[in-house]
Amino acid sequence: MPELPEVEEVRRRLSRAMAGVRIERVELRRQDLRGPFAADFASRLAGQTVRRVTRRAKYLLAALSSGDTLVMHLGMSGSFRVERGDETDVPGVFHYDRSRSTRHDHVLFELLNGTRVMFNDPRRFGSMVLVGPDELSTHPALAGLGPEPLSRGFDADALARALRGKTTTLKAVLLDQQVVAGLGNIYVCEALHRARLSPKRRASSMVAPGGSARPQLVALVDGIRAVLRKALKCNARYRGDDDRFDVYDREGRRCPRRGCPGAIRRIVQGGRSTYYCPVCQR
DNA sequence: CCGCGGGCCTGAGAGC
DNA sequence: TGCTCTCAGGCCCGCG
Repeated sequence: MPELPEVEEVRRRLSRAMAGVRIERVELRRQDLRGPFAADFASRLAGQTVRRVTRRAKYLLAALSSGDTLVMHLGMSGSFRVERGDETDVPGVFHYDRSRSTRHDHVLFELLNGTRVMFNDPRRFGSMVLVGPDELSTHPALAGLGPEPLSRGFDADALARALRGKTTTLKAVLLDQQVVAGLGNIYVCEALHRARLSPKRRASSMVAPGGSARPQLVALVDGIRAVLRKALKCNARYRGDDDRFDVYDREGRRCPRRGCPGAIRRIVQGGRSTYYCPVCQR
């Protein structure tokens, strides 16, 4: 499920559960997610206090008292479950809700305050790696990531520099995490619809011959920001509500833009579904 | 260097 | 009911 807004929501929950708390022990119930765990993964985490939980692109970063950072990715189907154990008659001993499916529970964090945090990931596209202080900035997963779309560093000029000379489509460049970090298939579709730009359009066509941003690039930046902000708000309020998208997974429905007579179409680009309105997106 | 297709996994849903 | 097929919100690799 996770693109930037959903990962950010997970970050908040994780932070509430883990920030300032010591990890008592870590249990690997499987030895592999996207790759195998390092042999000392669990032992290096035990006894560390989580300083803070931040996000970069779709990665979650837990900074630890040791100076290490736990870098986590949810892949397509990863999620965390936070269980606060109810204290039993015996002080310090807790029991937990066992009613949920635990089939794909892979990593368990037991915190000193009795809270358990479980990483569950059916498809196992997720990943977890412990990174030392010196390697963090050069770590392949994080090095080369583009600007955060909601930060100052992301504007029409920055985007113009990234798109200049690119022969691919707008859809493809916006999915490229080096161009802008955190968008996925859904929010790229949504942002392009909002900016009234065709996903099939050539990326370089957004840049004027001199290299400056065309006005539509400003609209694209605004569109990206708007759909992300809206999603961040929705996640916090409803969460799990369907119907929150204008075009994604709405093939055949009417274009929601006021006065637009178009219908949403689905095409395949780079092996993935794109949804857009061929009438108002050019 | 770049863009594309395939692979990694499992589960849900559609259609027969 | 049960089989088969397609598709899924991410990322990495190898090929041309």
